[in-house]
Amino acid sequence: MDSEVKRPSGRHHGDLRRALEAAAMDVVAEKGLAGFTLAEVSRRAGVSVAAPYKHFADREALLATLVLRSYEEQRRRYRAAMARVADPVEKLAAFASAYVRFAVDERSLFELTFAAGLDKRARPELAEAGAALLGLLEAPAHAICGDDQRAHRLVLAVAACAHGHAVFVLEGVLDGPRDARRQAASAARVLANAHVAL
Amino acid sequence: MDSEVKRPSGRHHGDLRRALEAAAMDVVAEKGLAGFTLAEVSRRAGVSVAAPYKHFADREALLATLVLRSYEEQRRRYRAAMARVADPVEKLAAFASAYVRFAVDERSLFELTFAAGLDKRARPELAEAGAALLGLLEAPAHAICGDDQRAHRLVLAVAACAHGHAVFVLEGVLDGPRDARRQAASAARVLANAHVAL
DNA sequence: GTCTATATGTGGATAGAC
DNA sequence: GTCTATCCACATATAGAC
Repeated sequence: MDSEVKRPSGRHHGDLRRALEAAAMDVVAEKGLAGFTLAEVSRRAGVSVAAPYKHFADREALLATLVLRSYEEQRRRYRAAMARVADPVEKLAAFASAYVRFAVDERSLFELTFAAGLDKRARPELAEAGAALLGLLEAPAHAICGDDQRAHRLVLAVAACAHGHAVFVLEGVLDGPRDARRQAASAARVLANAHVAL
Repeated sequence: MDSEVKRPSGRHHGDLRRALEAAAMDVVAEKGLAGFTLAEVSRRAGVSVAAPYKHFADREALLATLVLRSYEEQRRRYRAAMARVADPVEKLAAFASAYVRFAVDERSLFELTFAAGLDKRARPELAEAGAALLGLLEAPAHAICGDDQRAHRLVLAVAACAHGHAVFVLEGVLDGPRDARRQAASAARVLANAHVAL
């Protein structure tokens, strides 16, 4: 609590690593991916530009943990949204709706996931976190389809469709966030009900 | 033809503007949006860094014309793909397939459209070009739906779904480009056939 | 662990010569 | 219309002091 008062020599308190992550999140949220620089993050955290290098190998390393945080947060939200309904088809629809909502509410965090340009083969933890998102859809899809391969196709179709709707809202192609969520959910239901044709 | 030989004083021939656009396309194709700088483009075109400013107000102005070119090229391709089939539902499916194909074949040009971060309200010609793409889908959608509002919802759903599939291939979530195209087309057919539920 | 200072690189943009 | 020269801002990253 009083860690801000005393400055032994260096200026920071116990957990600069976390403070940097938080500052980085703020920067990305405010200025987007392009505005994310270690220099800016350092300024926000109130430390010198050299300090981060004791906690992260380089700019990319910090960026990668941000992406991971975004995946975790998304998973948490989609999981919660899906838990509110019982029917498998409605779970998929709830996912689609929540997906669009996240994109709108946490735009930069959402874009980070796709635009960060990190090599996922070189960072298996990211690939895994991404796969975990789709994993949420497997159970309902399987309940709908029965067949494994068909279920997987349904998962991908629903997720892709949700993603498209999310991007279109952000681009201004789709009008209101509210309508966009409804339409994404409708599309998910349609795909689920016609899974045989996928 | 011999314009490269004589150098009156300045180094370039008749149409530096076009040469800059072409060079910029190459840069974006090779190094993506992040690699697009006026300095690099100038190097490619073989002129000094000051030269482009006689033809484009600034970096953004050149970028905007690239985005416009991307839209035009996309429109050309989708139009051609749709023209090859007669059935309205199949036209939508052909669009979805061509959309994914473009994303894969011309990745940087595709990403440019969405990631350039240009304000479309400030650049109406871009908004118009984007709308023209969706415009390709209006006629088939109307043939399927009859009702205007429903047709528009179908257009958006098909386009969003195609976009999602395109992004997922680029991300490596969907496996092969070939399967991805097929699945995008299938999803489009499903949405079209169930337009009543959208 | 954090700082200060610095090396190095890069890009955007303009002024003025030709 | 193009060049050369230059300014300015800014970022990444490291070395060495404390």
